[in-house]
This record gives sequence, structure tokens and C-alpha cells, in this order.
Amino acid sequence: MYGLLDCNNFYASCERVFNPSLNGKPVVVLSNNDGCVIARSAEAKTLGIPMGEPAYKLKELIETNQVAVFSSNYVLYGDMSHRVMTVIQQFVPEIEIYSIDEAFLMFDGFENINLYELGGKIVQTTTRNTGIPVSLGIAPTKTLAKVASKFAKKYKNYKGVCIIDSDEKREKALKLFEINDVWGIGRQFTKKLQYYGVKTAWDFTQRSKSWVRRELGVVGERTWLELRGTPCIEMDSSVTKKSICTSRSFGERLTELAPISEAVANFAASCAEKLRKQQSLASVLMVFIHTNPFASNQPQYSNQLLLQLPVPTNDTTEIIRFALAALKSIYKDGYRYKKAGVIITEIVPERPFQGDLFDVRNRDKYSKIMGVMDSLNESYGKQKVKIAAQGFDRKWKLKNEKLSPCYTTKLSDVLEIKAE
DNA sequence: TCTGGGGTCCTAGGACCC
DNA sequence: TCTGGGGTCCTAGGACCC
Repeated sequence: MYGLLDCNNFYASCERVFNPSLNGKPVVVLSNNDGCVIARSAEAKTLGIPMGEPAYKLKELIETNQVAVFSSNYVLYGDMSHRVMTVIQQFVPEIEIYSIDEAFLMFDGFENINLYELGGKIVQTTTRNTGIPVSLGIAPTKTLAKVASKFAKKYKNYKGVCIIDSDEKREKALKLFEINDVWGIGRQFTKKLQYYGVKTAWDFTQRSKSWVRRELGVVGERTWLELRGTPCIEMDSSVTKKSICTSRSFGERLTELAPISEAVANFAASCAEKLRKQQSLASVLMVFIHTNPFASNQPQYSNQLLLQLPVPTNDTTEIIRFALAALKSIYKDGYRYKKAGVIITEIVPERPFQGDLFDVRNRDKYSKIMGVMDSLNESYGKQKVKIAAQGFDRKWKLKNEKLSPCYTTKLSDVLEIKAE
């Protein structure tokens, strides 16, 4: 059996843990730049605040209902997530951290164990030890576990745990489950399925395999099989990413190359750091920039450039240099830029290292420098030591006016983020 | 004036090989 | 009326997830 543990209204719950006066009140968390709503407490959902709604459209609603509004605080959420994952790991040998607020649990070898009891214990312990309310779904496939977790969250009498362990329960659950809520069925698939009269997950499972294959491809076929109880999606506990991206919308529009370069240098540095953290190297780098697509009355420009690096690397100085060269070649005067980003792909392990016979760079030396830089920043706070190209102007900095303190992490992180 | 950021996987088509 | 069969690799774009 597979389990899916999901934190309820995760970001909003994180804010509440350290500010209990928010309990029972509507809370929303905004995306970077205080752009749109990305998390809502139950009370905020009741008010009808939709997910993804731009914050400026909600001003009135927020004021009249005294909604508590927070800028997103990923240092805090990341740390709380780590705490949750640590607790669940004490109960099952294998988990897959699926997102910041979700994990799959593998119940292989638990045949003689009462999963209702164990599930209840996992939910209670997690909530007690972290302050975050969670829901747990358990079923023979990942997709069904997802379905179960939604029921666990929705109906109070499940006490946070819902198990689908018979065909009768599966049928009952799927008949109550709208097709668009199924994991793996997004907007396009929903449109198509609704056109053919498929309204619930159950309707979907009653279609023929070949029909599903034809209309939705292998991906849809897997979902179909999973909903019928045949596992097709395995556990994936690997932590090494296959691509790493750092991108931001700027707090204000940028028109000059210099401040955008500073931003891109910082994005590149962040990618390199993430790469070193997972002990990998990357051999392809992409830089992109674009203007504001919502400003239809202004001249639009967007471009990206993909660079093949001569030798796979995770060296900040090298990655910055290539990223800035790429930026320079796509940057055009006369536009108001809104966003830029750096993506690295073709990621390989640090060892064994495949070098280049004609490489002139002293990689050992730079690798030592990176090591020292990382450990200084680990001890004394983010960005205490950085590359000059990352600069100090920070014209591109984010808007986050409603940031809560990083209650759980180092003081230096708090000061750093406030300074930003 | 104000609309996020970070991922994975699959497919179709083109270029190439024998 | 008629023009083989079997591959690989790469890329861009599209679907999905949180």
C-alpha cells in the first residue's frame, strides 16, 4: 500500500504555528513580489478567495474581512517541511518527498499491521511535533492514495486518515470524485474528458483502455490503470534534480543591462549552489529574459539562449561568467524587463568526473574555493561571501512587505531577508 | 500600478545512420 | 502502377504536478 501525507494549507499553517492569534482567522500567503495568492487557510477559502488570484484584486475583500496577509517566507516553510518529513520517516522506512508539503509513504512489508492505527499515529504525531495539521491517504496505488488523502482532509470524522482497501470503497470514492481533481488530469485532459461526458473518476475508469490510450496517451493510460488499482507509478526517492532553475520577477521594471546582469549573476550563483548541494555538475545552461506579458500596451520582447558548457561544472564563478555572456547576447535596449532566470540541465554526478584533455582551468583550486565559500556562508549566513558580479545594488530585489520572521532558523537569515 | 517559482515526463518531427 | 525497413538522437512544445 502507498500513503500520501499532505500538509493542510501548508504555508498558512506555518505562519500560524508561530502566531497562534491567527487561529480561526482567515490567512493568505502571497507569491514572490506579493503577486498572487498561493495559500489560504480554511477561513480564507470560505471567503471565496481563489487560488492564484492577483493580490491587488483582493484589496477590498482583505480589508473588510481582516484577512491576515503574508509575503512568502520560504526559509520558514522549508524548515517546517524538513521537520514534518523527519517525523514521518520515523514510522516508515521509505518515503518520497514529493513537494514541500507532501510525501508518499511506502507500506511494503506492513501486511500484518493495522494501517488505521498506524496512520492515525502518524497524523497525530506529525501534528503534535510540528504544529502543522496533516492528512493521510492510504491505497494500493499512488493515484488512489491521493484520492484518499483528499477525503481525509475533507471529512472531519476520518480524523485525518482515509484508507481505500477494498473495491467497494474504491468505487464509492471514485463516484464522488470529480475528474478534474484526479492527480494527472489537468485542464486540457479535463476539457477533453468532459466533452465525452466523463464527469467523475469512476466514469473515467469505465472507459476502455484503448480509448484512453488514444485520447490521452500513455500518461492518461497510467492514470486509468492506477485508478483501477494497478500500480504504475513507482516510488522515486532520489533527491538529485535533473534540472535546476532560479528565476524571479523584478520588484521594479529594469531597462538597463547592468542591474539585469546583477540579477542574473545572483540567479546563476544560486543554481551553482543548489548544484553543489546535491553533488552534481551541469553541462548546459540557459538564460532567459522577458518583458511583462500582461502589459499588452507595451512593446514585448522575450528571448533565451542555451549554452553548452565546455566541461560540466558547479563552479559559481564559471557559471556566472557564461550566464552573463548569454544575457549580453540576448539583451536588447529599449524594453522594460520584468523577469529573468537561469536554468541548468544535463546534470551529472560530481564523481566520477569526465574532464576534457585540453581544459586549462585549475578545477581543484576552484573547487576548494567553492568549498570554503559554502562553509563560510553556512556558518555566518547567506551571501556573507559572494562573487563581485552579484553586486550590492539589488535594484531587482523582490517586493515582500509582509514577511514574517524566520522563527526557526538562524538570526543572520532573518536579518539578511529583512535587509533585502 | 499591481498577475510566482520550480519541477517532471512524453511526443512529434526532423536530421541523421545503415 | 510503381519507390524498403529499421534504427538513433535532438529539439521544441505541451501536458502534467506542487
